[in-house]
Amino acid sequence: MRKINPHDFKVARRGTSREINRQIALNLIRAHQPISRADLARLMSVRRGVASLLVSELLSESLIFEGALGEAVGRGRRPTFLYIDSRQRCVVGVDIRASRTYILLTDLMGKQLGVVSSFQTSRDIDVLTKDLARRIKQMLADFSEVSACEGVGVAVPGMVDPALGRVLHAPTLAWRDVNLRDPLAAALGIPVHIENSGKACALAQLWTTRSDVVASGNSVFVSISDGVGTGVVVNGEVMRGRHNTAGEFGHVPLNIDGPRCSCGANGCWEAYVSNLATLSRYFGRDLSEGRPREAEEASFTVEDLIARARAGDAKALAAVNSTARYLGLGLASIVNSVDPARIYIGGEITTAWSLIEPIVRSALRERTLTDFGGATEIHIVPAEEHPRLRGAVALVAAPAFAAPMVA
Amino acid sequence: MRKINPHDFKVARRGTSREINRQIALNLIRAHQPISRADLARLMSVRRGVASLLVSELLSESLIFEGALGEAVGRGRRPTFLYIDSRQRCVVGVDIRASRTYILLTDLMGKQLGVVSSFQTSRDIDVLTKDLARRIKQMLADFSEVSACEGVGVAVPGMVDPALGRVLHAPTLAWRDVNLRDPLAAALGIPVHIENSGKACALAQLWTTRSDVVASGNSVFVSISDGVGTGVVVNGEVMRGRHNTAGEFGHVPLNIDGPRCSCGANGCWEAYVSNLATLSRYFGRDLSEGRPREAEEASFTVEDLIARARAGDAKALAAVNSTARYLGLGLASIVNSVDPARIYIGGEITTAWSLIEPIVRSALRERTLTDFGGATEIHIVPAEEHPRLRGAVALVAAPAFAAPMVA
DNA sequence: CGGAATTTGTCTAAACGCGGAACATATACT
DNA sequence: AGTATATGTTCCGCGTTTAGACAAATTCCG
Repeated sequence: MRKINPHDFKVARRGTSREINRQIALNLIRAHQPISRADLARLMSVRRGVASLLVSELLSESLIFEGALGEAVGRGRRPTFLYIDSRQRCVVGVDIRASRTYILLTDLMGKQLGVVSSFQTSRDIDVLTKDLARRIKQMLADFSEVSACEGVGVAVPGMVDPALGRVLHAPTLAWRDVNLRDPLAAALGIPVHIENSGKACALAQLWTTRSDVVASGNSVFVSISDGVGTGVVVNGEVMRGRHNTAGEFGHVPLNIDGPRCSCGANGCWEAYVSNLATLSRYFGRDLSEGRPREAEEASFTVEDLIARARAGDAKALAAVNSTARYLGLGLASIVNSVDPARIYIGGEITTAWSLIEPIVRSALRERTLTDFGGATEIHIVPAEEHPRLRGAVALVAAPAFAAPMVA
Repeated sequence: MRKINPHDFKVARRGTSREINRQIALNLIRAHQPISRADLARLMSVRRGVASLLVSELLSESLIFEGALGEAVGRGRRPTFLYIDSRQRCVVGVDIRASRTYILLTDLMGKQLGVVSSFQTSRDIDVLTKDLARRIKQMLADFSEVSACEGVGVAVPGMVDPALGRVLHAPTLAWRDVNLRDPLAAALGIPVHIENSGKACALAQLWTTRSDVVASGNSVFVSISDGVGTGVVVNGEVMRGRHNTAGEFGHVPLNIDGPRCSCGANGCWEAYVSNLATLSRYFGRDLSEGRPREAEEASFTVEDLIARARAGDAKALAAVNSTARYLGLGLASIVNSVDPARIYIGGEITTAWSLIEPIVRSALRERTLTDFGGATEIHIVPAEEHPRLRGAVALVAAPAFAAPMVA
């Protein structure tokens, strides 16, 4: 039951019905491909004639294409199968991180086309824009088989206003109110979409999942690395909030008198479960930035820690288990406030999932209000799936499939 | 940008455009009444003919009525003003609380018609249903001028599945999986809608606010009394979650090692800011249920405490200020995760708002990530406005104005 | 091998609603 | 009294869904 905003609404025009049904058809083809016009009509409960007209419109825009004839199940004419046309259309995904920036070329459906390439991130926005433009052009030239690039999606670790194309604040990059989209778009001649990395990851999961329970309910993506990034999906839409800062569960406290967090407050979830927090726990002292580290500490990663924990290092195991417990306790806040159908977790710590799952689960149950809250589905997203890059790609691909704004 | 759920969608039919525009017209009349057909057409950017047809449909269903002719601004024919028809249609709101149950009769727009009546809440669901049915019938009989009662809305302190009409769990009433709706509806012969009280309050604020910044963004209602009830509105819709438990910010922790909460966990926000927590702080010992209290303690309320604080009792002031600080710290979690355009706060503690506002504000700023997050609008809802009862009423009135499900 | 049955995809006519313009009505200004 | 202007109604054109008929393609069966 949604309220119509009397200050910002969309009246239904003559073509609105068509627009709605066109998008439904497109999404059904996407979800069920290969599919015939007749099956599409059955799924939509419309006559075959309507489905045929919708399909011909989609064909003329080459959003879909007609493939080979399918096998008839019983007797009767064989159906012509329809597919989403992801041939020759490509998308570039960019993942800007504090240290390195990653680039990936995919087709419209997010299928990886090349290898992930990366280079060092320049904190100077002009230099970075030039670097990006040059490398993206090169990448597109290398893949001459793809003719048109639909756009570039950029995931940024920080606050982003996608409508304005500006990075409002990215602490790790020391950016404040920077226009990243327009210069890059101008340099490339291709549309550019930017978004906060947590929200982008949530978007990618939303558009790639086939689970209908996730599609109808809420879901949350939690990315745990240097910081904790989160994205929340409510009613099939990424939650933005008034200032594009919704979903920052990383800074919900576990203990307001707890350790100092990078955000300036104390005891944020991030201050307990970030990679640095886990390592600090292992080394027994605060490793936060600015403080001098010993050589061993500087190159030692969470993966190394997990390896030691698996090898039987009791101190390493204790540090990991401690993080696991705090992880579960923080997830409980997400469950109690959002009640998602599924939580996605990404980040280095997830490579230890088989070790930590029971601890996370029991900590989660400890603080959730209901039994089914404690049983909330948790889905690990391995680094190999490149969730941030896929999220960046989804920024470009998703709008073509989105529901039209109505009422 | 919303994703279409390929397993649950609504195809646009021949009448869908009309349905959409009808609801838009109805909402515009509601928001701008009195309004003429010509102005309505201008607001909707459609021709007057279309607006006229929509209006005549609404008139035939007597959702609106034609009032007196307005004054012409310049020259030309005088417009006929249209109004929402809230005459002769009434709604009953019911607020079930642990100790007492309150009933209110309003018109369709939520205007109070009678006085708020109340009686002791029976924990026996059958007895309570009978009590409610009898008193509601009596109340309707007393107001013979209203002919038709559109429905009864019931706000319940606990988990509710509105679709099934069941109370899944209400700890303070010791109810578990109870069907409250159907027996009451059967006894009254009127449709009954039930909902969690926090969500109902959020709904009421959504439907009564005229602020367009609230209408377009998220908003949160926080009700602080024995417990902390919350309701979250995202994109003009109350956030439900997978199991109807979304929005329970009362059990997000301030300190996981903090005081025991009624939910079984430690250090929930509720355990810091509920009335009992505030009083416990004043008396210097835990007053949670089950423990014996002294006579003075048992009858002493938060209002009394606030009165003493205002009168200069330093100990009372310290207790109130302490609650204020925790209140602000907890609100920060809401701001960081939901980024609402406005937060509504109800409950006894708000009678001290002039005292505590600076403390709440500074605590909020302490933990919010951005300056504008710390400046989030806070709106006090006084008890005289009966937010829970208005929420119950909104359950009945809102569906008639809601956007049609499309795509 | 040929006709019946069945399925797919296209086409046509009807129903319905928006888009645009003309028309009647009502009021104020000159 | 006549003109200008605004409101509300009516009529027709056009796009879209709805319903049904029809051609094409394929299998089944006599």
